Amino acid sequence: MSDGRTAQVYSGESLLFLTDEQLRQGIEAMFFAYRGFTADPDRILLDKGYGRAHHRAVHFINRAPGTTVNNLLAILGVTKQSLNRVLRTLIEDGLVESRVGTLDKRERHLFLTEAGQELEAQLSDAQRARMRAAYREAGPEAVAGFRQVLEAMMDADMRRTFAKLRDNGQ
Amino acid sequence: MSDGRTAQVYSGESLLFLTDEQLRQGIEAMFFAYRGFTADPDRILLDKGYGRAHHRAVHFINRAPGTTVNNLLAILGVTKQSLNRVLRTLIEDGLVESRVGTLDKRERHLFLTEAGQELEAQLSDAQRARMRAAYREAGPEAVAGFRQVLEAMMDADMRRTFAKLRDNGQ
DNA sequence: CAGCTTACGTCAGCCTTGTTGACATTCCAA
DNA sequence: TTGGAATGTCAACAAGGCTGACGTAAGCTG
Repeated sequence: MSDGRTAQVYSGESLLFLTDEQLRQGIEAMFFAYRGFTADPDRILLDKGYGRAHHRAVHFINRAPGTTVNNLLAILGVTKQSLNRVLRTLIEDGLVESRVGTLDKRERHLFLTEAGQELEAQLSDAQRARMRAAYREAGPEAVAGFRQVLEAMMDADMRRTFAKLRDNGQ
Repeated sequence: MSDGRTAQVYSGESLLFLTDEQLRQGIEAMFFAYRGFTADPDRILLDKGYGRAHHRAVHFINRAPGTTVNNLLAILGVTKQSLNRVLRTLIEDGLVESRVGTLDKRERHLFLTEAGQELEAQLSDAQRARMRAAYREAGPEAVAGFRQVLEAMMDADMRRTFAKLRDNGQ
């Protein structure tokens, strides 16, 4: 595959020639953009003694309040031991509340406390601010394309998870 | 900022209303897409006993053969100790060659050996295949937008680095 | 009811990859 | 010749992944 330097792709009305060089630029763009994407929350987390793993947990608990540990596990794609370590500190620090399920008492339902919601808002605001600036700079058509390519880059099961969260939110 | 649920943004010809919900969907799309983005190389690296850090080093050495350690440091944004550990194993394993500089003998210039180029090609092929599929699915206009938003998401210094690599390549 | 499965937590240990700090070497340049 | 820059290396540590094993409580099923 690395022998063929270009791939011809028909899409919509126009022919798209994708050279390895163009694809590599896309790859590098993802790499650098992801750094920017995480930079602002990372700074905030650092002086609170948390890491990216805490951010992810807080984000998705906020996104789907009352979610179970198992569900969160599936979304984050890590082991329960990994998640538990993070979750334990968040609960100890009073940012997350874990309630035993009423229907199924084996399950723990996770909620952000007020303090947890505050942290989430702080992280979220920073990340959204960068996102908003990027969206503004690139323009509405670019944003639509951005979303399309990202979704097409996901594995099938991630796409389902993403869609579920999206439809859940609105 | 988290009180205001929408931000009005004028861009080009049309008004773009960016709700927090829309921005959050973009954030989650980045999260899930990045997982997909790294999944294929990660699998290949795993059974060779390497990690993502090795991939990054190999990628950028291939991209700019003869680059110095300091230059690579700037691109990757890690400490020299971190990079050195990775570089050492790659050199020991005969994937990377480190040549003392002729002009400035303090500098080490890094090159991929044949074996290094083979690994790079393998990783690159996998990552490009996913990229190509995503580009094809989303279409050419989407790709342009994708690239624009990603670039707008980078920090200023990353944008310079990215542009330099891009212009270097072509 | 007995027994299997599920959900969750936890302990122990390992790996990668990031960090800081300290120090040696080499070598260019003022 | 001396200071500073580029590089490498040692040590120690932390976050956050992982596996494996085990325990408990609860639900399900024959």
